[in-house]
Amino acid sequence: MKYSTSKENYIKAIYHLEQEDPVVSTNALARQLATKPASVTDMLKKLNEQELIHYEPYKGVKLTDSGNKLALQIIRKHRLWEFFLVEKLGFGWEEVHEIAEELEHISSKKLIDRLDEFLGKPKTDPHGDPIPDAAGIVPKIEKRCLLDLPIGVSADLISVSNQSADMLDLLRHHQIEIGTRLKITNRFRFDHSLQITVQGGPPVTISEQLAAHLYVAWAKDETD
Amino acid sequence: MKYSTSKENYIKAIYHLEQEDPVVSTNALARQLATKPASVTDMLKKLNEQELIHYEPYKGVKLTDSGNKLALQIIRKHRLWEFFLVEKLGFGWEEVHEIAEELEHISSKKLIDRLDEFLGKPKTDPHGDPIPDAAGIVPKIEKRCLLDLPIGVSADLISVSNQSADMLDLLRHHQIEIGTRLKITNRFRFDHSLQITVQGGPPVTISEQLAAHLYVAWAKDETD
DNA sequence: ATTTTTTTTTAGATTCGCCTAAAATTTATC
DNA sequence: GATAAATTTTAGGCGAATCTAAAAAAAAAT
Ligand SMILES: [Mn+2]
Ligand SMILES: [Mn+2]
Ligand SMILES: [Mn+2]
Ligand SMILES: [Mn+2]
Repeated sequence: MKYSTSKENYIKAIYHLEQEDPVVSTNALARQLATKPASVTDMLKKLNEQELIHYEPYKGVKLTDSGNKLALQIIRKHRLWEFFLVEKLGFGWEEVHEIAEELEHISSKKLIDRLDEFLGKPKTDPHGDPIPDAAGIVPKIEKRCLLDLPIGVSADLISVSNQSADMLDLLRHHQIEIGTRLKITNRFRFDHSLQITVQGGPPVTISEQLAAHLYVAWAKDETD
Repeated sequence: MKYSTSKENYIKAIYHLEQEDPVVSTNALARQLATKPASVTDMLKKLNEQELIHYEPYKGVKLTDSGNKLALQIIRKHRLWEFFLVEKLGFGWEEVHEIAEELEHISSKKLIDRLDEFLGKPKTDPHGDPIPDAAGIVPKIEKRCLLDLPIGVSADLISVSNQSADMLDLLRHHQIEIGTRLKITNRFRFDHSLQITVQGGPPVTISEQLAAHLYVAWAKDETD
């Protein structure tokens, strides 16, 4: 059960795309992996051979159970390494994705379980995404998009669904990070922008695009 | 300046073989890398193109300055990761080589410098081998083979030149590890075996083969 | 100085992951 | 329902890294 870096990247990409749409298209994969559709088709045939995916020409692709298991192992490694890089080595959360993209392919199972232990078995990575455990179980994290937060209700930032340097730069400008308490004080119909308070500070305005990538947790009956 | 894992493994192997013999043969490389001489010749041509080595057909191979620099960077990564695995994750020193063989190819320079910092800038890896610094300077470690230690002189084990599980198993059986104090109490002409004391304990006998792989440090004038 | 042996290189193939260009199929539009 | 557009697959090829078998060169032995 040892797969190439390339195959592992395909499996992980299919896993992520399945979250949006349960059947993944060749083009979507090509876009995600920055490769060409023809190359994707080639690879899908091989992954199908190895029973990591269900694939029929023109019909799109789905992970098999073993494909899913593999995807979760890779994601576990990715997120644990990201946590290590931020918590132990002091990297910024926008720098770690690229490095973890390499580290996630280190094969030793023992390594990753020891690392997990060393890090104190964290539940989420620096971007707030859940870390699957050794058995591949993903901790369920209750979160809703900031866009859906009612006015006047306080909530904590749990995760961000975009990790580009530009996006994280903007967050840093607003002094928002994972764990920061947010409250919507006003909504503007025209552009759907939001006025919010950050950590109880003065109100600031953020765009709908930004808010769409912020996920928060709040108790439903909690008023403040 | 980004090279494939395979090329990096060749460069590192050439570096190590150069320590024995300044001009490295195709066969020696094939043996070291567990590959075929024909494959080595192919690769030597490419490394020569990229000016990592000096290579002329039938004349053997040597690293260029940039090849040497690259080798030291890879060795630095390898040994820092080994240190991390033993000191932070609690691996045994016989388990780490294989994992480090993968980790040494992770490309981020910033990662390795942060790791170095995090580990407290160690001077040697778990096998006692020196760790090159960020500039590629290898700390000089004074050591001599245990075979050359005079009878009755105490010395500390500094490094081992063989890291096979079998060898480390034997060392563990004798309760010898890096830092252990050894003293030769007798030499036997017949098979060149040695009688030694370990950490001042009762005398035990070790073979010439084992002793040849043990390197110790002792002050020349130190009698005990 | 030949001959034999060993080492090294060349020739030709294979697998992997990728590409472009063209063909096939599906989906959308009139 | 025919036609146009988009998606997907096939065909053919390429570079990297490997291999086996054969040829060439160097080293060792007689
Ligand atoms: Mn990756
Ligand atoms: Mn992440
Ligand atoms: Mn390696
Ligand atoms: Mn080592």
